[in-house]
Amino acid sequence: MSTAEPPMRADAQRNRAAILEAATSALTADPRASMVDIARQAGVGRVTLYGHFPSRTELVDAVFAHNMRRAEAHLGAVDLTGDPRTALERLVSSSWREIADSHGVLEAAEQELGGDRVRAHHDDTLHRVRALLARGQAAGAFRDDVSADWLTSCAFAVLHLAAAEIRAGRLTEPQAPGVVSTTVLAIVDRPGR
Amino acid sequence: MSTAEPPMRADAQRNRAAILEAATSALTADPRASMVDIARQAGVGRVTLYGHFPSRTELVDAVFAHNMRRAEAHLGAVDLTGDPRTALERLVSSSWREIADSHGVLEAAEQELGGDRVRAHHDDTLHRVRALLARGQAAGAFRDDVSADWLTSCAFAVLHLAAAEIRAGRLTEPQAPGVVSTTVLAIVDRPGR
DNA sequence: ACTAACCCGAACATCGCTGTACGAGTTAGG
DNA sequence: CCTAACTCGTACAGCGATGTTCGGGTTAGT
Repeated sequence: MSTAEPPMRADAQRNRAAILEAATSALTADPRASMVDIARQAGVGRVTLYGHFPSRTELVDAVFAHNMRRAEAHLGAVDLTGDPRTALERLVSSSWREIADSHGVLEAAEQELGGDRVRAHHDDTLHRVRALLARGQAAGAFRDDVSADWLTSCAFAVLHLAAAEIRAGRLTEPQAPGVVSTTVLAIVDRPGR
Repeated sequence: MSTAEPPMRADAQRNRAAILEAATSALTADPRASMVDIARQAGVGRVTLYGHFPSRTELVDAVFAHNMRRAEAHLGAVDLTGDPRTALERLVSSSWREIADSHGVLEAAEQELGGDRVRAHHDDTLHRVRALLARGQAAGAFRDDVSADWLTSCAFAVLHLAAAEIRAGRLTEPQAPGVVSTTVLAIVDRPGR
């Protein structure tokens, strides 16, 4: 069943990587960046671009998947055991920046692939956070009068909000981590006492 | 300096209103709705549409402004005096639905007009909420280790998040108000005790 | 009843983007 | 060194959107 593909030539691999990289940066700057923009920024002909990715949709999909794998690898290294509160704090402080930067690619993916496909790629990362929050609920550290799913969504929303505020100049880079983790903890913390 | 415009004819006024209405609903359904879509939905010729609004940008601007005035009128009727917590609860419960519905128009406006212009239209509503939160901070009811601006942004973000979750089918209409107000209060509440 | 304001469909001119086709040049790798 | 893989620019076809123009038909208001 293996599709028996002959290995890509070295320059082709390099170009493919350059495209992925350039697309990431172009879409980050402007989620509606066109194929022309991306090709130019990758230092590659438009035709070559289409040679690697037959349509814009497939390009965006590949870029998004690529970035999610990278984030996944980074996030996977964070220790989530022990006290749920401090674990959550570790997670937030070591990932907020990366998630914030991914905003442009995420938006492009939502436009081009639709929310469901995005959700599918997001799944692993989402589950990791959700599991931590659910564990905190079970341990009595986090509030359980709302669902773990809702808490998860809120946490991500706060991260993205912080990113937007920084882009708009209403929040500075240095103060962001503090504000974000304060807010996230406020959301998940059990109220009584 | 008055531009001395002769009053519009009655049918022109009706059409203008119909366009504003149709555009609101079209953009709510799909923020990228085209002029053709909007004209059709308004039961009006494309040319007539351009007669009233010379460009898509001006249309979106007018629609957005129109909706903000409507929301403003509604929001302005809410009593924000007394205990800040219950005042905030009143505000949230009487406005969350309206704000949630405005999502499509808001997104269209952001695409077409840019964040700054959007901000300008938003200003009054934003300030009303911000004033309440600042008052709560001064009274010692709300946390003041983060800025009132940040709290304001968070509150709106939670409302929009809830709307998105409903659209995605991960939250039901009936449970939304409770979850939203719980979360907003959790964010603004003073932590100590 | 008359006139100016308004509406309408159809056609036209651009623009930007996507995707494909061709032909010739360059490079990796055995 | 030789071939297959890869790249490049250019050109073309198609789509969908935005605005504009024109000429004839309706309708409001005095």
